[in-house]
Amino acid sequence: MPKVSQSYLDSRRAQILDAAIVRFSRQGFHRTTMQDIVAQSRLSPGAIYNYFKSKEAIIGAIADARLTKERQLMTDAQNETTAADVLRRIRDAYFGELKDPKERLRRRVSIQLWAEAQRSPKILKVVRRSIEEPLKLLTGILAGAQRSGEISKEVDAEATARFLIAAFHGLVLQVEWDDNVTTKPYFAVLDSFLKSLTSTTTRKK
Amino acid sequence: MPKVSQSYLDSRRAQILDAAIVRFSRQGFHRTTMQDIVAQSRLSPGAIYNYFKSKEAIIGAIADARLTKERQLMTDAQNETTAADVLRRIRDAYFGELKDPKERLRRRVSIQLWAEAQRSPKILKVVRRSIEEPLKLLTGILAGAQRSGEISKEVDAEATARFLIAAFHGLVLQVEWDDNVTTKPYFAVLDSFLKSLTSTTTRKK
Amino acid sequence: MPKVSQSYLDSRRAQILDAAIVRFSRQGFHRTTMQDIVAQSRLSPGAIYNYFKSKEAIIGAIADARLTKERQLMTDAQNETTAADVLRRIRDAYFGELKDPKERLRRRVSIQLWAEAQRSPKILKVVRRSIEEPLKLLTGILAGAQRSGEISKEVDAEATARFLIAAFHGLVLQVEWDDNVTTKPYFAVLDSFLKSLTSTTTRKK
Amino acid sequence: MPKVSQSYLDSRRAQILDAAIVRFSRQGFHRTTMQDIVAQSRLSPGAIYNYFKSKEAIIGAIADARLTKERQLMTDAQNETTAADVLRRIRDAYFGELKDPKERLRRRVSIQLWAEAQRSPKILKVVRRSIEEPLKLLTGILAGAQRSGEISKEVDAEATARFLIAAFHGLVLQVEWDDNVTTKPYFAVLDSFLKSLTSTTTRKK
DNA sequence: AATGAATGAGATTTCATTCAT
DNA sequence: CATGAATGAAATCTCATTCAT
Repeated sequence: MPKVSQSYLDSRRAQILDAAIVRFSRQGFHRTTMQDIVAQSRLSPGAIYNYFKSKEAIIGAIADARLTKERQLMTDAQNETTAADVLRRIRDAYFGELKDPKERLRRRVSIQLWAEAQRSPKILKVVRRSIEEPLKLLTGILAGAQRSGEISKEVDAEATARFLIAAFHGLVLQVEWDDNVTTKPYFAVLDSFLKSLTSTTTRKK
Repeated sequence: MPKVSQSYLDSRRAQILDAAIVRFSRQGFHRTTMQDIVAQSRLSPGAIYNYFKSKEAIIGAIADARLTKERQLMTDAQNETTAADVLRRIRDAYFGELKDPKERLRRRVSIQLWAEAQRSPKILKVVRRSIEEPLKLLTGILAGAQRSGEISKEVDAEATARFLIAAFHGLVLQVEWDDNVTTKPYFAVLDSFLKSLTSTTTRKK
Repeated sequence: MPKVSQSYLDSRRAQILDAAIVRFSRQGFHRTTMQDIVAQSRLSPGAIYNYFKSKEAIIGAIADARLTKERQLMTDAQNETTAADVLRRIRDAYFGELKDPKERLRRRVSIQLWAEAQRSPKILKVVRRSIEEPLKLLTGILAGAQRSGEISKEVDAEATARFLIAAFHGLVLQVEWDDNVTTKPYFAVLDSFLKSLTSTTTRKK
Repeated sequence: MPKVSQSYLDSRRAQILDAAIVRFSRQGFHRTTMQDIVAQSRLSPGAIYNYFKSKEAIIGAIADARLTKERQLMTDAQNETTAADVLRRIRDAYFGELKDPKERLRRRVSIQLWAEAQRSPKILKVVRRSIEEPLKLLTGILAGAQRSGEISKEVDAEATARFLIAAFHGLVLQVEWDDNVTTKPYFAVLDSFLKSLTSTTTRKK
């Protein structure tokens, strides 16, 4: 095949990444062989290596794609007006997708990435960004809400943001481990936590 | 065939597990070769296979040890009298250790286990228990506190317990990714969340 | 299907061979990939396969070109009148070029060909000819010189011819391995060897 | 198999190198696969990699062994008293072996090494030494012979040594390419060349 | 004639595990 | 019980070559 369009190349690339996500989510990075990805993508080994220089690079590309997607999510959320709306929007964006099958696959791969970050500086960097950027955004939102009086000035904005993100990451694990876990009740707890941040409730004295 | 004491056997076993944890935490399960464990433990391949029938079995034993340890922690915590004390005790047990170097290694391995659970039913079982048991305990404590009036009846005990555990798991990740993350502020947020559960504050109306 | 001039085709062919020589001399035949030749020649894989049916064929064509060139050299030398002049002419033709950068590349490729001859009958044939033809020529010259009394009758013309060629091939290696090797002193030794062939000096008794 | 003797290890190592030489001499370095060496040595891939960390390392070890052997040859030759005897001894050592089948294999591999030196600095270093050391020795012998009056003071000792080595390397090629080439006549030419170096014959005036 | 993405056999190397000593 | 050399299946990646455009 001669010179082809960029969109053709892009779709091939996506084809490989999709295949890799399917297998990675099932078998993990290291139990997934390149042959598995070859079979899943219905391409040849050589074709795959035209797009990614190594298996590691495929993992890296998946990590990058996650980060890009989450960034978009964050950017979208910022269009909301009140802090409460922004928070709700982010919450829905993340939580809402937890049941989407394709998203489930990606979440599974994310957990793999958390593990992989321990031995790959490249992945660690991406994983770090994927927390630092939302953290900064959330902290900013909370700080803004404090300035506008929506939530108590006594709240530690950054620690609270960390807490929210942690609660989300932890939920990802629970959903992963137990199909019966539903988000609704969890959701309510989160809401009441957020409500507790309002000016009167959290005042220390 | 020499006959040696049980304590000798136990110490050899521990020696292997310690070596494995060191390497697993550094390189991950799959990048750690049996030779790495051999070198780290200063034993021979044959010796290791006398104690564990496979690499998988070593990983399993580490997972089991984690579970056992956390069970002990839970049991200990239950000796406290008030729900608040129990919660504080659990919180301290978990959080307090996050800075201990040896515990850090184990936490890193735990993250690996989360990933590994995706492809190993055996590990999945252990990982599930490691959440179900604390979940049951915490739920029980919260429910008890509701009965005694310590916290609001409107609180969903199980969802709240899940939330607490999720927040902890998420913190493990954050500490892992960023050395500068300290537990104290996080700790305060958790405290205020717990406080918000008391009868007056969370009452819906 | 476009029809182009023969000179266009020839120049493309030469472009490929030049590119191949550059890479082969640097990386050896087997470490040079067709992609390397593609990159060096600024053509495409398909284009190259229009001119040569395989990588092996490119190597073969290079070997052929060497042989053709050396034949020309030999033919040219034969125009000289005395045996001494013919020898001097051959000597200069070979030695003189040892410092020419492009010729250096070709010499390097020649050494590769010596190795390649061991496993390729095709190359072996070319390499053999590249020694048999000069050998025959030199032997003839020496025999002629014996008949004309220029050199001693006791000299074994063929063995001496072999010796001269061997000394040349060996010098190619030395120049290749050590940039500081100069031809002048070597040259003098060769001269005195040739002089020793004259009637009086080599007479056995 | 547990701890074994050093001689056992040495013989395994030799077994691998012997197998490699057989295949390398037949197929060349790059057409010889590790599987070929595995089959020839009747060992397993893993076993071979216990002794050599890569195919490259096997090639390197063969080069090293050649160098060591030639050093020994040189050292042995130096025990002779007169320069003529030393030269004769070296000549016989090298030439005499050209017909030995095992030595033939090694010579073939040497030619491969000449080619390989072009892309492997490691091999280049060994190949360089394999010429520098004999060169130094021969130059010394010739210089000594000049001091003792055995050969003419006008001779350029180093250039002559180079010439002798070149003539030998070139002969290796010729023997390789043509089974009918015998050393005896070549030998005689060499002798007469050496004789021509004696005081009277080469004196310029 | 040229392009260059795709092919897929095959190469090197790894590594969990075994078992003779 | 310990040793450590050996095993060999399997993994990643390469690269000469093809062929649709």
